[in-house]
Amino acid sequence: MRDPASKKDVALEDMASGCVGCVTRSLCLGEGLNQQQLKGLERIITIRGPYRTGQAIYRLEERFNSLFIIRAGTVKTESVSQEGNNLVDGFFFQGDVFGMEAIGSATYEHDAVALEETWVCELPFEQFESLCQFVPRLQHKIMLLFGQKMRHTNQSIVHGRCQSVEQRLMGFLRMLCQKSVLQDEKCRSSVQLVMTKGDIASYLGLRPESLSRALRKLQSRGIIRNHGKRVEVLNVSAVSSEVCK
Amino acid sequence: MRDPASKKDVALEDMASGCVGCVTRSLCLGEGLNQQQLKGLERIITIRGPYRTGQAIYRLEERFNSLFIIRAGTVKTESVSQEGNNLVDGFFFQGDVFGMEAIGSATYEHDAVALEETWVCELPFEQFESLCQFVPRLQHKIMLLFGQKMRHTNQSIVHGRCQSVEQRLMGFLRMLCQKSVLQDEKCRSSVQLVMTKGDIASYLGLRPESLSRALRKLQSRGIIRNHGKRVEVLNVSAVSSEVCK
DNA sequence: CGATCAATTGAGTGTGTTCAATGTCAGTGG
DNA sequence: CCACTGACATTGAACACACTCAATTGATCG
Repeated sequence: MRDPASKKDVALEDMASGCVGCVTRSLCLGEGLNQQQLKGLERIITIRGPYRTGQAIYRLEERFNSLFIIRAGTVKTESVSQEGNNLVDGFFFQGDVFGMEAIGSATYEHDAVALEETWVCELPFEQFESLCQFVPRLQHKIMLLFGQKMRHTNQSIVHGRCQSVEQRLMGFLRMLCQKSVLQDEKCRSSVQLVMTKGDIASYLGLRPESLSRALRKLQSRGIIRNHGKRVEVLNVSAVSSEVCK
Repeated sequence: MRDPASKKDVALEDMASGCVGCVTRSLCLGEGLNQQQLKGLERIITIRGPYRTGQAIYRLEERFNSLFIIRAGTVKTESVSQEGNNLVDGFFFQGDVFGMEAIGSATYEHDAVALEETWVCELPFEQFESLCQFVPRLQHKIMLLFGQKMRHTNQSIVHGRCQSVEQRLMGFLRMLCQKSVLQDEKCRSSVQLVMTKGDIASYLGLRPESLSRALRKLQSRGIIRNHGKRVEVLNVSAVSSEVCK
């Protein structure tokens, strides 16, 4: 968090620019739009930040008005289970859209919490819908995004249910590596965990203890190395392969 | 299947009519559209059926072109896990839209299989997108649908992971009852299972044996009665209550 | 430097799985 | 009509894996 070479030292001027000059655009809804269309998008978004670690972008039961897109940083969404435990539903990285679960609902369904210094674009949903009427490409993109999201959920959650803990964990590490690649434009064999192990465990449907043991198992099999907030992936092919075990 | 009073004896003329006179419309994307807008929708849909039990509406890896809406009947979607088992991802009832997971993908992600005599409306997606450009209400409705779907997935799958088998089962029965109410316009305390117990087990992330035992437990607690393909809900309030156990 | 929260480790328990056997039912053909 | 078949459903016993609870270590911060 205080590593001066870290990507987290975001240049403030980068965060101030609109969609047209946005460094994150290739990942975002604006990808593939022409100048004029980008201007339209730029008119309705508001850039918000910096959020500090632990700060909420929105909270459960707040009125739903906007989607959010991550410019820089990381966000988790979490809700409360029947038993009263916190339950992490998702992690969101640069370029990811969050808040979509609230569409059609009066209020947000989760808390959205920054996991590090984070900047987001607020996208008022009603205005966005109107804009989609005039920019077919934008309508198309949001639909693609919905489809993607459903596929991802299905892949990770539904299929995850009939996988072993280690398989699920490897799937998660795979996802983290991909996101790192997208952000850094280079392949990394080491992943910085901005979230706590407890959050990861919750996301994977596990107790923290079980996650800890699973990490140790993968380490003993020579696939990863686990030092605290950093996980080295030693055997990239094992983690990357779709069929594991 | 041959019960003469059954809802499954669908009147053929009902199935032949377009959107304007559709008996299912109140459940469908067309809900709330005016005559002219309905005509637009009607122009692009194709009514397909009857599909017999076990017949596929589409199959994994077939080219994705259309969404489907159920006019009458029931459909399951299933994919194949890494280990090669069939995995039921969803059940769809009258008025439900399926095929959405394939949006943005070249091919379908699942098999969609009829669980009884079934009629569907095929909705070519590209044409649908174009239509949405001219009918804001339709664009809005599909977005609502996406949001709903995500919320439902989150509720049932993510939260399901930290529930006991019995809780998940009760959640499933609750869902079935709601769907029955929608279809029959009356509250029923008895649900006909068109899917096999194996399908239900798969959907709930269980082995058939575990489902069987869970049903027996609920029965021994006086909450349901389990006779083969029919489940009587004796204690509706227990099944309906959000907080159980 | 304690204080606090996160992460790890160990021992014992419990829930769902696995495997194998049995029961039920609908459809088929002698 | 009844025996046979095959798919689905149920039951039991033994097991495995993740959970629970409790103690310890490690990291972070005022």
